[in-house]
Amino acid sequence: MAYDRIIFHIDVNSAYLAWEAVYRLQHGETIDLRNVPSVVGGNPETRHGIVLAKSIPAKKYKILTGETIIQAVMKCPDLVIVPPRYDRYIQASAAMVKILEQYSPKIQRYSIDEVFLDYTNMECHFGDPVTAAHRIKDHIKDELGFTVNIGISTNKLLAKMAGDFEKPDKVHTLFPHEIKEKMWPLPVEELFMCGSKTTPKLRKRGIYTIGDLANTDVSLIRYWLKSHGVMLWNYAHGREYSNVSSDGMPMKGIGNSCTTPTDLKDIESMKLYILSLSEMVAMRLRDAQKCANVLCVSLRDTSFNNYSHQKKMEVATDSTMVIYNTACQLLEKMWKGEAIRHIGLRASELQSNNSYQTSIFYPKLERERTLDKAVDKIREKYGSMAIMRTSILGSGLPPVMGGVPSDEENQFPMMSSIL
DNA sequence: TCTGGGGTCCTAGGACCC
DNA sequence: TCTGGGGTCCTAGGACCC
Repeated sequence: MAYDRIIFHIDVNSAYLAWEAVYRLQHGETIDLRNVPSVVGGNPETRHGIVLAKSIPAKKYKILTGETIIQAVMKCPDLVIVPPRYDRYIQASAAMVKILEQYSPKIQRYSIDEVFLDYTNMECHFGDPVTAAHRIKDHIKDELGFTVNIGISTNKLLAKMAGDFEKPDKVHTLFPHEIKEKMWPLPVEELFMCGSKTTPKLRKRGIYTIGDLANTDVSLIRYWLKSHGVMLWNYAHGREYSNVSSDGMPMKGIGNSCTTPTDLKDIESMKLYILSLSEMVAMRLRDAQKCANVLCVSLRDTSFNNYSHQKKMEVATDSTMVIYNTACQLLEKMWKGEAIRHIGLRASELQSNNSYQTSIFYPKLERERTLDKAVDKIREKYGSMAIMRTSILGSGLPPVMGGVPSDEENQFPMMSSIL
């Protein structure tokens, strides 16, 4: 059958766990984490204790991604727990992308462990789609040591749904003529974008499978679930038309957040976290050559209520101190006195920083800008701990908080076969 | 019992203007 | 004095993804 587009979805099986296993095998470890009950997860003592990825043997104990380490250990007392090392996963992901680029010029990174590849008009090079997918899958396995699932169809939605069929190390198709047979019998919550809030709303109305959804009058769905429902209904019919876009989505916002090891009960300790987060967010903005117009502070209290306050600033900024001061104002306005377990800072409505015209009117800002640049250079050269504000010094907090791997995490040599 | 971090997009209400 | 809509911007919160 001839289709106008052929799309692959490549998905690493148990990504963090597989990458951790491969790294450890290459560095002299004898047991393969993938062959024992194991998880990649955080430390419960610092309240980061959730399962991020699990091995197939761990899955047999009914351990779930996202549940707490404590729950997981109760299900399997011999569970092996390893902490996440994001710097390694970024390298492994990049190595996989490099291989995929040999099979098509049109690829799109969807996440650290998922990639879309447009195989349209590539049959003359690598054969029919199923043959090519097997070749790609085995290429990755032979060269990098981990397995992937590849889903094949005519659009990204169906390719992604196909990739979620039987795992690991499998190739599946979900072409339009296969929707009724392969997709409609699945529970509706397995449809992409049908999450934990929408599923009970559909079930309440007698919609249990993707087929049930597809065969419900779309005007009813629209009435119940608005535009999100209409999108889901279209997905249930396999309709989705976005392109595999190599240049990706433009960055819309930059944010960092932190669950604190102990509850924060006073505004001064919250401001210390805000300072550390401001350093990170502002540094990332400057690195991306962006300025932000909107700043948003978010809090989570000990009952897991989340709330946020945001502010559109008069002038777009990438200055650490402007961001810090604005965030403090937001914090003071919103905090109602309850204990806080999580605090976040996000910058959005980004614009290019190349028209930075405020210096004439704000000479102080220009000095801040020079200082920010100097600090960035020192941190780039000597690491994030090399320079810190006196208020952070002695607080026990890292001077820059968020997704950057710490120097300690970077002390290991690189994965040779992956570079 | 304990519950991460980084994102995108949508909705709804209020303010303000014409 | 009392009454419209429509459009845009801003803010808060929620839903979903990996």
